[in-house]
Amino acid sequence: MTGDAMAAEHDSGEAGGGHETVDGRKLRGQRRRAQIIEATLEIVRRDGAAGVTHRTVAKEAGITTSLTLYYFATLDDLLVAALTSVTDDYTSRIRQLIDHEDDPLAGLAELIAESGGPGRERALAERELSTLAARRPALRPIARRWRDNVAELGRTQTDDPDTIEGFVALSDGLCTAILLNDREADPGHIEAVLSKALLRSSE
Amino acid sequence: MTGDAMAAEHDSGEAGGGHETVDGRKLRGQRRRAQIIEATLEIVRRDGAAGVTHRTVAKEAGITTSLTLYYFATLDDLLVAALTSVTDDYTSRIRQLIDHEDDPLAGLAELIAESGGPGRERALAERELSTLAARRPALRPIARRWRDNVAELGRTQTDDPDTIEGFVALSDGLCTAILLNDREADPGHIEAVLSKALLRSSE
DNA sequence: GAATTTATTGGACGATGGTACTAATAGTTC
DNA sequence: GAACTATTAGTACCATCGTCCAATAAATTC
Repeated sequence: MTGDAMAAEHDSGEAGGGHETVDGRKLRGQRRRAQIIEATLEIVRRDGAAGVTHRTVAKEAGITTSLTLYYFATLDDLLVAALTSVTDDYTSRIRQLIDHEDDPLAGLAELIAESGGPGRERALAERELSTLAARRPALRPIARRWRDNVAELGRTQTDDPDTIEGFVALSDGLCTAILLNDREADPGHIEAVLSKALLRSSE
Repeated sequence: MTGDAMAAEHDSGEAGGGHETVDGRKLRGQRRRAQIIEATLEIVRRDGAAGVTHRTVAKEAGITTSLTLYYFATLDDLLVAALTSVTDDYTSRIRQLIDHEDDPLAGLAELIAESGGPGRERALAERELSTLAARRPALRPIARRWRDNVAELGRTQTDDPDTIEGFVALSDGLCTAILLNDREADPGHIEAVLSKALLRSSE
């Protein structure tokens, strides 16, 4: 078990092995952090946030329990880090849609539709973590980042604030709807509903 | 502590004491169930679903732990019952809007806006329980009932299926947005956003 | 290559959890 | 009031959890 972890730790080539000792050390630490966060997310995906304990995370990562504690003093820190990570991930994808895509709306629709298929567990994890955020004011800004980015994506289509607000809420709500449905979601249909919501701005 | 529970158990007048012995017994059981569910919800409201244990529920209800186990063999049963109860509650309020209100849309907007104020904890509890449902297919129909009723409310305003779908998702998303915001929600504004979403049907 | 810092380990402690078990207490039926 | 069932109460068992601690290994510095 630990063998796998060590292998994973060492196989990704370390760029340069010269005199950047300090950076090298820091990097290792950062990698461990990332590894632990990833293990945490895997558990959230599989069993939900309730399944996250120091022990389960450690087991998932193939390290000892004390080590997770070494990097994240409390379980809370770990969950916060995980929420932040997953949010960063998602927002960067949306950011990419805004900056590098001809039709960001279609891209968003696809992203949303994924919640019904391959991205289901990830979407569940996000929802769970954002629910966590709803209870802790300190976390809300992080959770809101997703919404802010969706809003910015919406702003490429219209300027009306109310429409934008509705657009974000709609995107979020569609995601929830998909999670509560058993069938897969049709990206085309999602896009249709989304763009319909934007039509109002042209009135 | 148990004294309070006993008092609460006995003070609500028991209608008829004649020969309906069996019914009387059943009724008491039902009342206990309801009491335990209510205690559960109180904990979900206050501390989140993670805070629900046989012991905390029993303490909240002022009864012994074994009793909660007597009525709900497993914690899961308890959470399921709580989810069902809270959903029934909410749907019945929406039902009332549809059947007895001149302006159901305004009523819904008010209901949604409550999530930012006095109904915040209740809304949090609902979200938490519905998140639970997303992970258990068996629970999804229960969680979907709210959506079905909102859809029916929407159907009093338009017939377009896509618009209805968007309307439900929007209602849900607005609720989430309010939960992630720190400020209170303005019912009038919510209603405006909602009715804007319905405008499309008249195109 | 010794000293120092950082990373990692294994194990322990006290607290809490789910659940089972048993005895007592109503309440009902005959 | 005896026999029986439904209900309540107390408690005990075992697993797990968060967290701590002392010791070790590895890396880094001088």
